[in-house]
Amino acid sequence: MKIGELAKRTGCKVVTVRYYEKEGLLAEPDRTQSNYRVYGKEDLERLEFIMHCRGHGMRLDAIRKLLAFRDQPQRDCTWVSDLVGAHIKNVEAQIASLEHLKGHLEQLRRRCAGGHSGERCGIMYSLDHPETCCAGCVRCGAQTSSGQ
Amino acid sequence: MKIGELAKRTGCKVVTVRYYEKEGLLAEPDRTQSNYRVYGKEDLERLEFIMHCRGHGMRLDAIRKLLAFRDQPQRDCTWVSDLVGAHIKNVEAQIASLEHLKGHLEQLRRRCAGGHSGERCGIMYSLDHPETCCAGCVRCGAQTSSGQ
DNA sequence: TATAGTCCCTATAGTTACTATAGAATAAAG
DNA sequence: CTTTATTCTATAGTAACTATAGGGACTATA
Repeated sequence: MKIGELAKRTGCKVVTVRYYEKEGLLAEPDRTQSNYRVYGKEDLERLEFIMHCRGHGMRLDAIRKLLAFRDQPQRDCTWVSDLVGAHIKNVEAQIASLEHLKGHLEQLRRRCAGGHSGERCGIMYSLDHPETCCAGCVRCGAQTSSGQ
Repeated sequence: MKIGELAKRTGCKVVTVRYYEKEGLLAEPDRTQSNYRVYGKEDLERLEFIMHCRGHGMRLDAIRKLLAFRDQPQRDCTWVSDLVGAHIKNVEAQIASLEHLKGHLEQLRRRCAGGHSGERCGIMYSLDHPETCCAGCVRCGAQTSSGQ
């Protein structure tokens, strides 16, 4: 199959397939006479594996390691479990950070629903005076920043 | 004050201050004879405003607009409230996505605690066979990807 | 057979919000 | 006076793509 079909079947974009090839996640495939990439079942499954990992929010360098392990699976798999565990911790930290952030944002929104000039906008006032907002927050003392 | 003190007082890095200047969030300050940047109270407050917004996970282009509004606050502030509201929605979506992801990752981790070869690793098997994992998930049918 | 539309190719630059590096000048401390 | 810290500019790197430019190849229709 050609790159367009591979892409459609995996839900990956064509440009992304080529990007993964450049990054060494996919091998360089055979080409037709007219220099078109040609893929087989193996490639399809490998890309599905990659997409599945990406769907789990894994980074390309982690996926690279998993692919290497997939190619040489006789080794001990303990690190795989560790990798997933570390990733879960990471995700949990992100969630906690975003929850915290959400609390602040809701507090902020409550300060003004719009409808008047900037001088009287409670949101603008609050943004301009962190002490009325974040300074009173224990968590913010240590680390305010988060998501995005 | 010079850039180092400004940075220390706001919790911003020196390089980031210069970056914000290049991005037009901070005005180009006066310079000493030896070409060092010199900042005043206004600059400090402006950078605090920026840091506070960043602490709320806002993007620089949103902060740019807020700063423009801060400089011309006679306009109607309704869009400020809208911006915060949209941002909250955004954060909520991120949280939902990460929660979902976390569920999958925990399911995945349960499939193997390590200690054997890759051929028998339940995690590797699951990653290789999305139908044993994500295909059965309603949410994943529409959109698996998320976080990071 | 001409042409219009779709697919494919390469190479390069842009995205976000910084971070890191190199090389040089100035200032502060001992 | 020397060492160390701070500042300066300019450029490149980060993650994972996305967009653009400019061109070749295949298919269907007129």
